[in-house]
Amino acid sequence: MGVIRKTKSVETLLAIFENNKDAVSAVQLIDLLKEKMNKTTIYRILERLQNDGIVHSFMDKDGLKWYATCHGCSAKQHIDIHPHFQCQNCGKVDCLSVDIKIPMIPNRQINFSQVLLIGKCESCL
Amino acid sequence: MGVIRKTKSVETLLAIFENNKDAVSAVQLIDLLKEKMNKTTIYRILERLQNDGIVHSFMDKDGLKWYATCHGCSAKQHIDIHPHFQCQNCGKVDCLSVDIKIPMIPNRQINFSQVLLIGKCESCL
DNA sequence: ATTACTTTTGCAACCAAGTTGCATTAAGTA
DNA sequence: TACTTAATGCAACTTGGTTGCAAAAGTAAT
Repeated sequence: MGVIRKTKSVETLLAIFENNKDAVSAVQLIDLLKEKMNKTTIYRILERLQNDGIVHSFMDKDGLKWYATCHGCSAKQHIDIHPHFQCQNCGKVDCLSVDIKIPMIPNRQINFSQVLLIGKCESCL
Repeated sequence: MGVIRKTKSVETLLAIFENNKDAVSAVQLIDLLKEKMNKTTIYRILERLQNDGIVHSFMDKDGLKWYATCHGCSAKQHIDIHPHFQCQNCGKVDCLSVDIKIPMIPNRQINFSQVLLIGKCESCL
């Protein structure tokens, strides 16, 4: 497990997550930062941030990867599990701070869950 | 909206879904049927079956597309919404017949949801 | 059956997201 | 300053899925 060095690229990405309550997709980041860093670098930094409990990732309705800031997570474990919402009109995704009850499933061990609610956001209604 | 013709390829796919309670991924189908039909054909038939309410599709934890038989759906609407379970060890996915309560979210219109529970299946425990 | 019409299929080429290998560069440390 | 190791850029690659188009196969009427 490599140590995370505070490189310019890492700072740049951290700044984006700090100023952003919504989730951000890898594709958006690659486009946003295409002048500043390579897409490989972006993917690799995101992976490190995730391993360190700083961000979490999830898949959207189209199978694209999104990232958002974690709250209360660490390298040891991700405890900040919550549903995400995606607007089927504009594609925007955000984290929802509601609690979803995951039922017990017989004969299976549930470790975590991905809940994606799909609909229309406020500005697309 | 084209009529679905009962071609050999369609029959083959329908037979697979009939004999299969679990979900099947597009990749699995392509591999399974690689001697019998083209992958383009598989994707197109799956799309038609979905439009007709015969199967439903969803994304797994890695962003791959999975399909499973619908119950009580039609071309008009998909009412068979339920969570799915994926084993993080063997990758198998199945449909769960439990009801998950989706909370009201202020200022948003929720149209449907994708719930994926991730853990270990019976044979991988 | 034959014809005419429309859907379906195969193929090849393509696209986009994400990954890998490797040489180079930049952090952290003594 | 020099050393060690992590981080980066680049190009090439992998993979899941899509598109355009000509050829083949369903379907229904004659």
